[in-house]
Amino acid sequence: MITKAEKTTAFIVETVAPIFNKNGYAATSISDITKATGLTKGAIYGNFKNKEELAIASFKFMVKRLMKELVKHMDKSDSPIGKLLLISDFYRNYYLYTNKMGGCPILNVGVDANNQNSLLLQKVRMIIQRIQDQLATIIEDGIECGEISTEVNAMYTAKRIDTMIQGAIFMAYTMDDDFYIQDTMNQVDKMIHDELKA
Amino acid sequence: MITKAEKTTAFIVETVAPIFNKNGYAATSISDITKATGLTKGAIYGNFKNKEELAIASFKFMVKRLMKELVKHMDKSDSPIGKLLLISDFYRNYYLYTNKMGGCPILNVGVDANNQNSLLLQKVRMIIQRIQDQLATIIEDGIECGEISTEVNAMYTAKRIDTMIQGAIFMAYTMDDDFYIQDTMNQVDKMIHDELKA
DNA sequence: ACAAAAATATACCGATTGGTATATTAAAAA
DNA sequence: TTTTTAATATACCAATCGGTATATTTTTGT
Repeated sequence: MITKAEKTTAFIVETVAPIFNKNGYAATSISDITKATGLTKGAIYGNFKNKEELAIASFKFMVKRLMKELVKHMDKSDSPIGKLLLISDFYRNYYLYTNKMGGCPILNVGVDANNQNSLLLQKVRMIIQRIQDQLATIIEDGIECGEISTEVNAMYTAKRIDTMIQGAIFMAYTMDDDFYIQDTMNQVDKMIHDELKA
Repeated sequence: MITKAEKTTAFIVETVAPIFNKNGYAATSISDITKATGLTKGAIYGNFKNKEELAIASFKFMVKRLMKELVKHMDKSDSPIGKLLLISDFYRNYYLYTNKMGGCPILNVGVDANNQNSLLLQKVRMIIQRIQDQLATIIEDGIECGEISTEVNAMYTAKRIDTMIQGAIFMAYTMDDDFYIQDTMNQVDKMIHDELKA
């Protein structure tokens, strides 16, 4: 059964997540939260222990939505090379897509939480690790089925692709120019064709 | 003649710059500033109009120091290809070097100021633009003197290198792992040798 | 419909926020 | 050395901060 509080909790998180993502932890106040939700402090603190817990829930919510979308997109192909190309394809719409939710949560929280909020930083690291592990697994699958060269180091390649993507996202947002993402995705595709393919 | 205020202004900036860089604008309070400098509000507001102006001065100070170091390093070679390789070489020590000053100011302020502090954001954009312009100029010099292939698009290549570097810095700091920078610089060097050289 | 329980609103807390007016001290000019 | 000016310290401001105790309302099980 869905209790009232569970619905309220979900409502708060999805309302507040873009605000935390856009403004950062310190620059988001409880009054920002009550204003956006139309609720009072009582409702907020009745459903969350404190500001940090709400920020963590917000981050998790954003990432879950993004990852779900990415996985859905990747499922359009069965082959490892196809999946890799679908990942870069996903990020071609990333700027437009994440702009609505206040930017890239991994970039924003990664920088915001550094030397500041250790719990949030921990969560970001886990997410990045998971993304890279999944990427590496796809590459390993590709090697196993003969699509990708046996010379390729799966984990190194996964980290390289992830690093390029994050760089592109940072540049796109800071310079407000989607070109960085489009060009980087072209580079990633080229890398897949020229360096990965067996 | 150096007035007392000018010395104090310089002292405040160099003391406070790492704090702003590490914690971000919103998470740095005036009391953090008075505590770190040992001065009072009177001294701070006597030398700076407000918090924002001090943050901007701090950012400029950090960037100037970094750029000076980079240029000094680049001057060790006269040839464009040599200079490009010295840039990647500079970033090999970047993590160790910038850790002492609270991280990479371009990354930190770029993310922190987005949708938050328009004046700071403007400054970051100018710096990134300048870096890319200088990079492009070196590449153009290389094309002119026959060191670099005429097929190369200077501005695109400059943006690509800059994007890769920023991605590496983000990953290194968020994951607390210098590997990302070392590996990316190897990739940049490979790119210079394989794709740029005439 | 009613009582018990859960969820939300209200009112308040001390601490801290960025910023300013004024008093005091230190430096520079006479 | 004295006067003038520049620079710093002190005391204060209203507003806001995150958080809590309690009152009120709303939902739930009977």
